[in-house]
Amino acid sequence: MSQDAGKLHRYITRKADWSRAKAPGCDRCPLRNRQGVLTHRSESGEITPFRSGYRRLPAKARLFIEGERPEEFFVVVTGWAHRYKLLFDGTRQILDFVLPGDMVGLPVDASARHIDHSVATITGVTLCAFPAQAVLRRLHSEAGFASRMLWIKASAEARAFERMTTLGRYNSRQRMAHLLLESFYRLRLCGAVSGLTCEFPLTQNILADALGLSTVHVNRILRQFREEGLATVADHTLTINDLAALEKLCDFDRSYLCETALFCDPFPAADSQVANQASRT
Amino acid sequence: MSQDAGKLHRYITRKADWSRAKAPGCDRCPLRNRQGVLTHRSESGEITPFRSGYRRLPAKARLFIEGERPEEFFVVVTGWAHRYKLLFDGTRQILDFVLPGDMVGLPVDASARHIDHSVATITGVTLCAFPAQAVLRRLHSEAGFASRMLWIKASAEARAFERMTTLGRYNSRQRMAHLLLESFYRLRLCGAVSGLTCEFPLTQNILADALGLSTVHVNRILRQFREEGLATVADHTLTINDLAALEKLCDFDRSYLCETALFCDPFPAADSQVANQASRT
DNA sequence: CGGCCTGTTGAGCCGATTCAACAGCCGTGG
DNA sequence: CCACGGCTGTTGAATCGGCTCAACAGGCCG
Repeated sequence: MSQDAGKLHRYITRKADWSRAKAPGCDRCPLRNRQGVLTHRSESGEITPFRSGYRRLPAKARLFIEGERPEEFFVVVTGWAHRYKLLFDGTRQILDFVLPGDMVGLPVDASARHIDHSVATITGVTLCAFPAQAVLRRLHSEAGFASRMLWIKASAEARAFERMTTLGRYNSRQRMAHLLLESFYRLRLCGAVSGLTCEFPLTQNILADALGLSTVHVNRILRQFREEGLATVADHTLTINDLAALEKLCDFDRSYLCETALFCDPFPAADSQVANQASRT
Repeated sequence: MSQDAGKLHRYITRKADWSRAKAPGCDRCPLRNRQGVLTHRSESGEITPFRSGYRRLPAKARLFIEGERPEEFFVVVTGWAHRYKLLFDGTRQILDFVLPGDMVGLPVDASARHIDHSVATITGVTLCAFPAQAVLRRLHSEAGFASRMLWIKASAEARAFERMTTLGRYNSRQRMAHLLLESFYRLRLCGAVSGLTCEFPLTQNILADALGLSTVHVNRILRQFREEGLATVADHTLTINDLAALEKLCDFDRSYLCETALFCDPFPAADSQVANQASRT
């Protein structure tokens, strides 16, 4: 909606210049060896790359604004982004973090074709782009493609339910523990974790807006965690100091993260395996 | 998971007896004339009803428990249910309310085939049942079916994002206003609203668990709303007394509810219309 | 009849907020 | 080049929204 464009997106400080970058072949995609990846092979027999190329965005740049009708659909190849909503008083609620392998730009419904939340980068980001119309068309013509997207959505919904639960019923320490663990395990699926340490570009302000807390309180909780030897967030790095204690604190069960799905095209053979696995039952 | 079965589902007081009921033909389905309904026609040419029949459940009966692998997939025809998670300390977070036309029982992922949350009835419920395996199989063979399910999931995700936002950033009055309005507009799509009044079977305890509040506080807010002439919840009935004021209170924008989708089979002709509309771009 | 669920109201408390001040860092512009 | 403003992180003090505990009334069901 156009009125949303008037909303103050104070967190976006850079212009999106959408610089184009040369994309490697899908067989050399950095995401290819990622655990949990589901790949896509065209059922209609095309070999021509479906994608329209790579895009590069700087940190704190706009990807989509709530109500927009995206022209392109993206898979994040490197970097962090976040989905969020801005309220009328300017506060922000972060809905989800977008990590390598996640997709952005699928509309809420096929006819209106707008998205219901905004997306902006946190770090610099490399994207694999696909024409939105071709994606929509393929959704309605290829069952394997549509059902894979369905499972991706279902796993995103599971994450949303988990977050809703922590927002509604957990205290601030439990919420923080849950978010740190979720991020850590998701990054591990990306192969971006070494031991119990990983890159962690989230500021305390961002953490606060994801957890429904104030920045000041996030600061105090992180200090507590540091002093108690639970976890350390400093210098854009997260270190889990006591995994068992953190998991116990928030009753963490990572089974809801089992499925991470990636959309990548074309990959011969992978598709039929997935289909077989599903219908074998 | 089996350990979840041990969790105390204190809110379930009735045994599920799953009494079977005679189902009318889909052409006489009470949901048929509902606004926003998307219907399903088999692409493989079968005319035999896909569904396995009607089921009836009493109030406060279990539908699914977190971790279970459903044998059947349901569309609610009449009555209210709720999706929820139980925490280790026995508290409950309600994730969503299930109204006529909504579906339950789709697993989080195709291979594990378990669902990530529990579902229980609130009122007595009539369900239209489908064999789970047939649904999964059809998802992987019919693009129209899979993509329709995708849009249903996408609209459910939009509702989840909206709820996350209110849980994270709204105060108790705004959350209550938002939930009342969302329920009201969803019921209106079901045709279950007359004027500014509708059936509303949610107890204060249920409202509290949906909004992340205490029952005591819900009581006080409802009293405030009554005294201020905003809305009245009493005798299982919701009356919106001042729609504009309520919407202003929580900055309500119902555009995220535009899409309500129903799965019903077989309905000749309806399917191709949907497909055309989508690919017309 | 008694027990349980639902709704209701009061009193006191605590977790998290708001407001405020300050230090370090970085990019920008004079 | 340095000065400045803005962002990030940090800490203290005061406030308040919503919670817990507690008590009680009405209705329904066994």
